[in-house]
Amino acid sequence: MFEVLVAHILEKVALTEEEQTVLKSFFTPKKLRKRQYLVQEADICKHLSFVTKGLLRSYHVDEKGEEHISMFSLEGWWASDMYSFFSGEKASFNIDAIEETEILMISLEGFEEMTLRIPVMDRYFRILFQNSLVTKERRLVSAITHTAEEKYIRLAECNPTLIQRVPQNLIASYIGLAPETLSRIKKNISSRKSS
Amino acid sequence: MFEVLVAHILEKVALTEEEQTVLKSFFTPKKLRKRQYLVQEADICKHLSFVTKGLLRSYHVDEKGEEHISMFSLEGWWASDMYSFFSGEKASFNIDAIEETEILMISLEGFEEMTLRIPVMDRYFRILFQNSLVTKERRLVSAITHTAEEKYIRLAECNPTLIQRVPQNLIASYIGLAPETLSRIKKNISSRKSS
DNA sequence: CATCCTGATTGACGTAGATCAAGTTTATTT
DNA sequence: AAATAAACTTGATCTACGTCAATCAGGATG
Repeated sequence: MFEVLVAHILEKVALTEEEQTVLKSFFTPKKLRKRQYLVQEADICKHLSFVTKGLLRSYHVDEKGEEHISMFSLEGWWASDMYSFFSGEKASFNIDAIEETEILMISLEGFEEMTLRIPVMDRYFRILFQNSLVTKERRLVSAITHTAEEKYIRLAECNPTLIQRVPQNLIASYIGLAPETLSRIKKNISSRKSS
Repeated sequence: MFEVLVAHILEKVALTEEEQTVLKSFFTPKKLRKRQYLVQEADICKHLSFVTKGLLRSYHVDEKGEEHISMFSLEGWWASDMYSFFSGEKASFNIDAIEETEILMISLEGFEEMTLRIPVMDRYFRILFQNSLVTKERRLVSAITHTAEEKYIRLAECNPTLIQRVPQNLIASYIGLAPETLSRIKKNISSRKSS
């Protein structure tokens, strides 16, 4: 489990053997079965979690009770309601497992102590957040400028794994479409291909 | 100029007097007049810029030639095509000045040297990016879940300064609406108020 | 003072995608 | 293997918002 985490961090910054050991000490492993919640809206999100295996979804429920998925976290990604985690306020997202999932969790106190004891971790997270920001920016542009079909095609190109592993209705929710619409879009695409 | 920058950083991390001096040495000031470009699509975005005065917009032009504003940068905010800046690839955003604007610019080499010489700057940017990520996440949720009217109302509540300083058609572009639609929405809102 | 130019408003009309509803297929659970 | 639930498809209809086009108001600019 821990190797996945360490390997992921080593891609961005260097850590001594000792730092690696210290780092690991801040994390606790946890297993989630399918459909199990990691964070529930209105709880406080006490942990930042690194996915070593499986797949999580973060989603928000609007006033009408509709779910809107804001992100998927595959192996090698982090998951958390960042606002809740860093501020200590109530979470506005739910996070649950789409597949059987294994994670490594760190608490806020742990996080803070970790960045003090291993300062390059600030750099690691600076780079991580910086990259996420670029990705999120792209999604925002896509959400506003592209048609439903374009959004789906882009996602399928950039993230083929997701399309394979995630049920179609969740993909629809992720790109902001009604499931029926996505179904029709896929039909169109494939009928166009075969002609 | 520099005081605005230093003050802004000191809100998040501590800097010694010496570090402050070193920090300043990495930045060069620049003035932009109204409508002047800071970054043009297809150029490489060579700088990360901190706005000390004025107002910038970052926008993306789609295949049909439509502009989509992705962010405004007021005093105290940063502006850049982050992807282009950090990767050295061509920019996909344009950035220009809505008002007369003064900025402080740092190059990528400067940025890298700065984080090595003043390691807490990694922490500063970690926190900055972390907060931006939360904000961007919120916008994404809003873009997908809210109606046109809700989007406008939220923006007006969270960011009244923007509404005052930015022409309405640019606000429309920012929330992903046709200018006509925003005009009608405002009319509805005010007619409802007066009834 | 006249003329641009940029931005805002209003109306008529079109369309992408949502919603509702029914039926079918595919997974889980027992 | 039966039972139940979740996921996907298809059709009919509705609506929020976009598009096009004309008009209007207020600053700049000559």
